[in-house]
Amino acid sequence: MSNHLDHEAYPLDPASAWPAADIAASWQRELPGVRTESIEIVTPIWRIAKLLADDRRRTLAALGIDPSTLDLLSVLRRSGPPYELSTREITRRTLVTAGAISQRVARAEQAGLVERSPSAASRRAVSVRLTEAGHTLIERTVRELLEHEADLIAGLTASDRTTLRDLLAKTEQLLNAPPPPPTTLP
Amino acid sequence: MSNHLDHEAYPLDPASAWPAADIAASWQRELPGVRTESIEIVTPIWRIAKLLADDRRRTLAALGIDPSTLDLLSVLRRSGPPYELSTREITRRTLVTAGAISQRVARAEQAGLVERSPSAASRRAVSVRLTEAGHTLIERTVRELLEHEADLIAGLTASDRTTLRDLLAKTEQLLNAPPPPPTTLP
DNA sequence: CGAATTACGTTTAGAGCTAAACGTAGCGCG
DNA sequence: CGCGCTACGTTTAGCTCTAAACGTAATTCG
Repeated sequence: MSNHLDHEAYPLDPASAWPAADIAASWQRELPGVRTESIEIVTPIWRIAKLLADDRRRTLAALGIDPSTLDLLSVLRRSGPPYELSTREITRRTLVTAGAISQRVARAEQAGLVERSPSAASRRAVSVRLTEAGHTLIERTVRELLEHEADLIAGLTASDRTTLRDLLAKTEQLLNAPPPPPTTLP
Repeated sequence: MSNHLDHEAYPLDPASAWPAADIAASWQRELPGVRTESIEIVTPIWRIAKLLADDRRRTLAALGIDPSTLDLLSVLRRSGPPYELSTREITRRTLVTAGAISQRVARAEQAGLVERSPSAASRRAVSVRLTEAGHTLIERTVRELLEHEADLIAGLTASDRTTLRDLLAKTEQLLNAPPPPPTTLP
């Protein structure tokens, strides 16, 4: 049934088999005295981000759209009528560079999901607007995606979710703040 | 000093200016009744992951090493003497594919930081070992990196950190578990 | 033993991103 | 006015990743 001898002593599972706590312990062993407290925050954040990204990619593949296109259409859709924003506006509301947005818009335009036109406000700005096809697609997928992701985290209790939400918000704010001077004050 | 008219009504800051709560509210407005509770978990996780990744890239650039190389050398270093693992072992302890590890090892070997040799145990396996240069480099950088990242999250209270650590561990476990059947039970 | 299966590592093609260079447009100020 | 600065969007080169194909080695089983 399976090739036992090719397996070693630890489980086959991916990184989950090495809890962040073990990594911190390893560094304590190898570099005694080093401050390892960040590991148990940073490592799970990255792992969870990857798990969520992978899951979303799979889910969206089944729905016929890729994550970067969804990201673009979503920003436009949830901005409300007339479902139109400038490239720069989109960049600001997204986690990628202006160049990446330019490419995303070009792809989505190719696929007939958005239209580009010179902005009314300023001649250097470009307005990106959802087409009918784009509107239909995002409508069909976002609802399903949100339901799916709500199920994903349904294993957390309501109180866990609230606490986690607040701590994540606090952490995000902290990291966005100007670099805190840890030892600059006398 | 600054070109006021080029600025619009909202702050210049990146995504942080659109709290996840606002995004959830937008979807509630646009798609009434949809379950948006995942947004305030998923969105900050991705933002924080990106903030941490960007910060790490900057920090490591100053130390003369890139994140993917650090990742490789770290796994080897914290495995303890003789600082040697098979490619497959490294893949298991990392978040990337075997192909990516193969490329990382090739790059690090080029730079003289690791050595590849046929494994003693099995002729198809390949053993990757830290060189002196690799050992020196990782020793010099990890300590500094961990101190820096500990400072980064120092704005959280000890109790916040503990709570966050536990909730992240729980969430990671949850997402790694086999897909929970939300509505399969009658 | 011999065939099929499984594991390991590498290679390749292709995707998507970033950083930087670029061209153009609008504005401020001497 | 006209110079310089800043903003906007696009393009390009280069990087690193993934997914898939591949070649080889070890193992299982008829």
